[in-house]
Formats: sequence, structure tokens, C-alpha cells
Amino acid sequence: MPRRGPNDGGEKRNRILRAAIRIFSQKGFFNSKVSEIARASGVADGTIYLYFKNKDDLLISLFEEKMGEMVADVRQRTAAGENAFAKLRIFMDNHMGLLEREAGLVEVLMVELRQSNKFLKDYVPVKFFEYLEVLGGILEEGKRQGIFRPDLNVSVMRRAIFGALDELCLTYVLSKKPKYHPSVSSAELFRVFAEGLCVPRPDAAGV
Amino acid sequence: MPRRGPNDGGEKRNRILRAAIRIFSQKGFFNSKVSEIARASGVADGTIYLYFKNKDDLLISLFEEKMGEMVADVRQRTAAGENAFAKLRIFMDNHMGLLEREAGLVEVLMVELRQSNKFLKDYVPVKFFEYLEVLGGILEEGKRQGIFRPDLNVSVMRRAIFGALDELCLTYVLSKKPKYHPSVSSAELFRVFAEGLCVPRPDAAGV
DNA sequence: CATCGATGAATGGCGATTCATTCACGAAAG
DNA sequence: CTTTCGTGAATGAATCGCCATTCATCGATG
Repeated sequence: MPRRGPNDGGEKRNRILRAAIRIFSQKGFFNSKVSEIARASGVADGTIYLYFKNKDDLLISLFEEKMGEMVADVRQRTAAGENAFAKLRIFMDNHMGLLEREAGLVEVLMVELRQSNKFLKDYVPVKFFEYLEVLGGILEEGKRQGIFRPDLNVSVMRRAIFGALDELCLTYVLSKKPKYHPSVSSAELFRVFAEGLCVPRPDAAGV
Repeated sequence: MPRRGPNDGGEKRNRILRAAIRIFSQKGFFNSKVSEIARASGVADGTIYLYFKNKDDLLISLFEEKMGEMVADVRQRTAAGENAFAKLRIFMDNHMGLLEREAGLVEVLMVELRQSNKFLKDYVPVKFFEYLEVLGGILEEGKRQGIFRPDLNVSVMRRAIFGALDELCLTYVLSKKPKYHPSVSSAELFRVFAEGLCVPRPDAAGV
């Protein structure tokens, strides 16, 4: 095993994070042993504690860093959309698309994040809120542009849309034999949401 | 402490289940100790094992029994709706209404159920699927009645609607100071979904 | 040789589960 | 009516395995 010098430029830390995603996504946080993650990332048990304070900290770091990347990514992608309508579509496609690019990550973020609020007494999922805000921003923009109903309750609907996407992702993640491609779900969801979200004028329904 | 004869008619078992809901909802399944549940239900640690095989079995029993009640209840309530449109509204209102009637239960079912699929290797949440099927049935009915788009993808949209409701519930459960009443969310969600779900004819938008 | 990342065996505590014992009650006997 | 058993629910202290975390030690590097 070659030695790459002190601190590796974070490469070892990343190996650990990647392994943690794999293990956590397979068995859940509480059923994952630190020693398994160590084995999976090819380091010693103790090494993990050189990079992370403890097991909780490993999970939280994973949340913040990976969610941070997701937020930066989705911001960039949605910015390319012509208007709020197109941006919403991009947002949805991107979210469902994560399933193919990072199935394990989606699973960890969505399943474990949900209860982390409770069991990590004072952890606030900052990056997750940012993700929601991206979605909320699109809705707000749509209202300003006259594309979405002016009386839309953004704080309710951004949650609702996220929840729908999240549940669809979960369905894929938990079923071994998916019926269709994630993009089918995303397209269907967009169609239904959009035609409800739009100001009800016959011409506003086109993509 | 008076003795009520053997087997109580299940009253002790119910005390345990109720306490488990309280404890699980507060701290999550993995952070809850069996001894806490025992204390909270006023029985000895060992007594729990007279009624349940083990800690996992306690959670699963809780799922199946309480979800079973929810399913029976929502079936009955939605049956009263004039048509699929009204039934969907009832379904949504009922779901959000659970927050007031059984906040703890909602929290356990929704947060823990999500990961139970993974960590309980062979548990299939039968009753949960039934709940989804009630929703799916409403959508199907709506298609037949010509109220919902004939090309609606029911298996996608029933998940999406459930996910939206679930996420909205979660928001309430996790925030100490909710901005508005659950019924506000339910009304908003219904409005947005319905006007997208309906066959796009100007007259179909009324409740 | 001093430094420091890495190691992995050992530790310590926690908590699910067990089981020997207690207790309350009804039945049977006197 | 009182006493004596037998039964099975209930108890809770003790057990036992597990696993996060530590730390004495190693060896590469400069």
C-alpha cells in the first residue's frame, strides 16, 4: 500500500465519505458499523476519527458537503432556463436524474435526513433549506412573471413539490425492478403540477 | 396497583403501544430504549416481551395495527364523497387532519416507516400499500368518471400526492411554531393538484 | 532521529433480552 | 368461612454481545 504523504489532499477523506454513502444507503445509519465503513474505504477504524469527530459528524459532514454540491449544481442548471416554467422542469428533471447519477446519495440524504432532525438534537440542515429555497425562488419568479398564479402559497407548494419528488425517488430506490425510467415520473409530475400551477389560460400550457 | 386478571383484554398491550408511539415519535426508533417504553407504559421491562417478540416486532405491530385503522377510517370517509373530485379532497383533508388527532402517530409512521423497508430485511408494509391503493382508487375512479385526465399515470401520481401530503405533515411535525393550520396546506395542495388533474375544461374547476 | 499520519487491538458502556422469582387470584379442601 | 395450593402474569436485576471510540505503537518521510 503506497503512502501518499500527509493529508493526501483530502483524497482519503473522500474515500471515507464515498464509502459511508454506500454503507449508509445499504443498511441505514444506525445499522452501519464504523468498522464496515473503514473496511469499505480501505482504512483502519481509527483513521476515520482523524477526519471526523465521530459517527454523527460523519453523517452530518456528508449531508452538508453533498447537499452543498447538489444546491450549487441545481442553481447552475436552473439558471439556464428561459423562465420559471422551464426552470421548474429543469429542477424536477434534475432531481429525478440524481437517481441515476447518485442513487446511494439520494437514498442517504432523503431517508436519513428525515430523522436526523430528531435524533441530532441541534443539527439544522442548512443546505437542505437552501435546496428548498431554490425551488421556492422558481415559484416566486413564476409569480412575478405572471406564469404562476399570483396567490400561490410558495412556502406550502415548494414543500409539496419537493415531497412529491422525494417520494418518487424513494419508490425507485426501494423497488428492485422499477416499472419505468425516472424521467417518466418527472415528466408526469411536471405536467400535472404545471397545468395546475399555471394561471388558467388556455395558452399557458405549452412547455 | 389493582390486578385486572390475566390478559386484561389487551388493555396492557395497548398501553405499551401508545407509549411506544410517544417515545418513538420523540426520539426515533433507534434512540428509544425498551426500558423507557416500559417505564412510560407503567410496566416492567420484561413485560413488553410477553406481548411482543422483540423491539422490531413492537415497531412492526405498531405500523400494521395503526395503519390498518387509518386505512379503514379513510376508506369509510372517502366513500362518503359524491365523486372522485370530492373524495380526493376528503382524502387530503383527512390526511392533514391526522396531525391534530394523532401527531405522534403520524410522525412515527412517516419517519420510521421510510427506513424500515431497509433495516427490517423482509418486512413488507402491507397496510401502507393499502393506503396508497385507496388514493389510487380515487384517481382511477376519477378517470372513469371523466373528471381526471384519461392518460393520468395513476401509479406515479398516487405516490406524488402521497409524498406531497407526507412532506407537508413532516413540516408541521418538525416545526415548533407552524405558520398556519394544516387545513390551509391541504386546501392549497388540493387547489393546485385538482386544477392540474382535471380535464382542462373551464367548468371542471369548482369543488 | 523527530515528526506525524495511520493502525487495529483493547476498552468501556450501553441496552436488548432473559429468567429466576414474586405475587395475585381462583379453586379446592377442610 | 378460612386455609392451602396451583397457575400464569408480571417483575426487574443480571447477562451478554455488540460496537463506537481510544491510544499505545508503528513506520514512512524529511
